[in-house]
Amino acid sequence: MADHNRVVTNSMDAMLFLTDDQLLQGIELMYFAYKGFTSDPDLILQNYSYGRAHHRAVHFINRRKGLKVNDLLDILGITKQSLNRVLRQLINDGLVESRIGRQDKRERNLYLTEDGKALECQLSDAQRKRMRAAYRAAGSDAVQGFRLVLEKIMDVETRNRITQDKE
Amino acid sequence: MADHNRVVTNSMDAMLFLTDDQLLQGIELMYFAYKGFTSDPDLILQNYSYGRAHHRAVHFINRRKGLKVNDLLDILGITKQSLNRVLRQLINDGLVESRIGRQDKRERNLYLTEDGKALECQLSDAQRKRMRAAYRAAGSDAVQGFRLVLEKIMDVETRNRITQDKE
DNA sequence: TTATAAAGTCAATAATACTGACATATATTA
DNA sequence: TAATATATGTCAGTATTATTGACTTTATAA
Repeated sequence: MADHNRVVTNSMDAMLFLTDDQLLQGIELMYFAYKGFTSDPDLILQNYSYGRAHHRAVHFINRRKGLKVNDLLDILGITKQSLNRVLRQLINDGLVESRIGRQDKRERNLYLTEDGKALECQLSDAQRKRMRAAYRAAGSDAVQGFRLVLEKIMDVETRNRITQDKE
Repeated sequence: MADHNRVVTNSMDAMLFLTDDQLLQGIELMYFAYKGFTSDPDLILQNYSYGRAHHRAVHFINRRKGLKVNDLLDILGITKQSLNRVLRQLINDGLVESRIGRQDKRERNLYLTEDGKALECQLSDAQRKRMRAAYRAAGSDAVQGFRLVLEKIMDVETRNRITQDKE
């Protein structure tokens, strides 16, 4: 049974033309695409003396309104101290609001202010514009494949957390 | 004419279900997938006190054997001073060899040494393993779409440089 | 009441990038 | 040949993002 599976797997390799060289091409594609993917927001962030870390915080606070600090730490996979610097700036600059939890008063729920929403819009407009153009140029079948492969590249724990959140 | 194009564009949006929310989902997918994509090599690099910058240099020196320092700078899109720190380490540690150009003696052609090849193998084995598993799980149609969308996400100049290199 | 948990802070350090200034060797051009 | 341009390398200073470790405050739970 195990042997039979292995044979099937190997023949799938042949079907997919998974040569090492083609895998390396895919790896380079990921590298260059990610570079383009971040380039538009990066330019905008410079005007505010913010970096990519601020963008990520703003993005996820917008997407999961009222999320707790610990939730954000889990999503970003960084330390409390790293996030604190960024979050403190965003709160001091009036882009993020930190509200005391209603049930558990130790917790802080994070929200974007109007100014925060404005920055988020500006950043995600730029990024969505690129994605929309790419999707259009590639077509809907390609987009489906794109999303499927990206999901499989993620860590399983990450995938479970993300897909679970959507339900 | 301009108005007509706009109408066509909007109907394509509808066909592809390009709501802002779905575009944001794609953006998050890119973020989480890239994080997984880099995680395996990152773990290995820690054992050598190297970082992602070393990986990138080793990767491209392996893929474009004998490339010039300026070529590598163009590919990575960083400054000479940034690359120098990394390259100097790799050369001092005996992983990269810098040979004087045969035609133009100002140029340096970069090659991996045996030790450099060994590290490159270790790093790319880990990364290929993840990509291979993702490709298998998603299927060959999905892989085609994945590659197509990634190409469209890249900067046009980058795409031209990459595809031109393959011919 | 004691222990645990969530959040926030200070200090020191590391990796990766930047700008600016400058040096050396080699090619090219006037 | 002399002046200029190019490819590479280096030094110094700075910024962003991350780390580890130690500690505080406040609030919940045992």
